[in-house]
Amino acid sequence: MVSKAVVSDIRDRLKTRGLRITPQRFAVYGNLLDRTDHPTVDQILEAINEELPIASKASVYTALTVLREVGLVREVLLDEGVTRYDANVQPHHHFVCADCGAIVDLPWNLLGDRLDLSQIPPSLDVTSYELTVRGRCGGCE
Amino acid sequence: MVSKAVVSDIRDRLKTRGLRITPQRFAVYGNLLDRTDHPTVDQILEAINEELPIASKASVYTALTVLREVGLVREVLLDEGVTRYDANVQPHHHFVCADCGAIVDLPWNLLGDRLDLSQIPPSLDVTSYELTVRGRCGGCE
DNA sequence: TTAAATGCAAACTATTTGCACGTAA
DNA sequence: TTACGTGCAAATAGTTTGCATTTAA
Repeated sequence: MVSKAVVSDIRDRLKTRGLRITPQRFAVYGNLLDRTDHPTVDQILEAINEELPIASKASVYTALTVLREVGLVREVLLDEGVTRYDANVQPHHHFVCADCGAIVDLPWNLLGDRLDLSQIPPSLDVTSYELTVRGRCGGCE
Repeated sequence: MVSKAVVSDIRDRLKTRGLRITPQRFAVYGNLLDRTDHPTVDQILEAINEELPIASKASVYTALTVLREVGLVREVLLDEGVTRYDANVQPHHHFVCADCGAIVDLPWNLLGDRLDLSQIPPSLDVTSYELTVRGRCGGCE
């Protein structure tokens, strides 16, 4: 695992942001970089403890909190009462399968320049926006 | 209260969908129709019990569940770990204030049908989509 | 060496559920 | 009359927190 970004790359990203490189943080961030399925805390915990127990649930929570604070990770809240995490911090949209709950990243240019911001009340100061597309994924038809 | 939709109108909507008209259901749906701020369960509870206690929290939960099942109400999940409710079931987008958490409905034609679906993988069967716009609202600048 | 991070368990918050009682139709 | 709804309290699920112990730098 941890194939997408090299070990030293992950270490650099953490260090650059003033974070200590602990095995737990490394495992959490490495795992997130390695997958695109927007896992929950439990899924991350299961993945990184698969071979040998390395982190507690509380540590995964705090690692994710800190990673989010420094901008390496973002939360994805869709439906259900679970928070999902994503190491893709570039702007993008999401597709959510109504059946299995799978989440798929969609390209940012899906929207292009089609947004007509003039229709938003001027009293609202817009800083970002993103699309949530719902439907059924390939495996659920 | 319950000014937007007339009392008999609310009764009809509930009856049409096979729902018994209980004071609790009536109050919950009437309150939701009367506001556009996407309240939480606690806010609805507080509002309908303001003058005289009429419903328990559990009843508000079950009323909302049933109202959602028959399509009179929808859930709005943004951030924070709270579910908000909306009696506006027409397609529309949302603005969320990053400071105070206020939610404002945005018109559907902000985006309309101008989504470039060709960029979505054909294996994904799209049934709906909506935009979440973030920023700062008038009161929070 | 030491400030920062971990692990555990307890605390919290939001929501769901089981069941006896009440009530709309 | 009776199937459906309510209220309460207990149960769950997700997340946060306090604190003693460990550890990265």
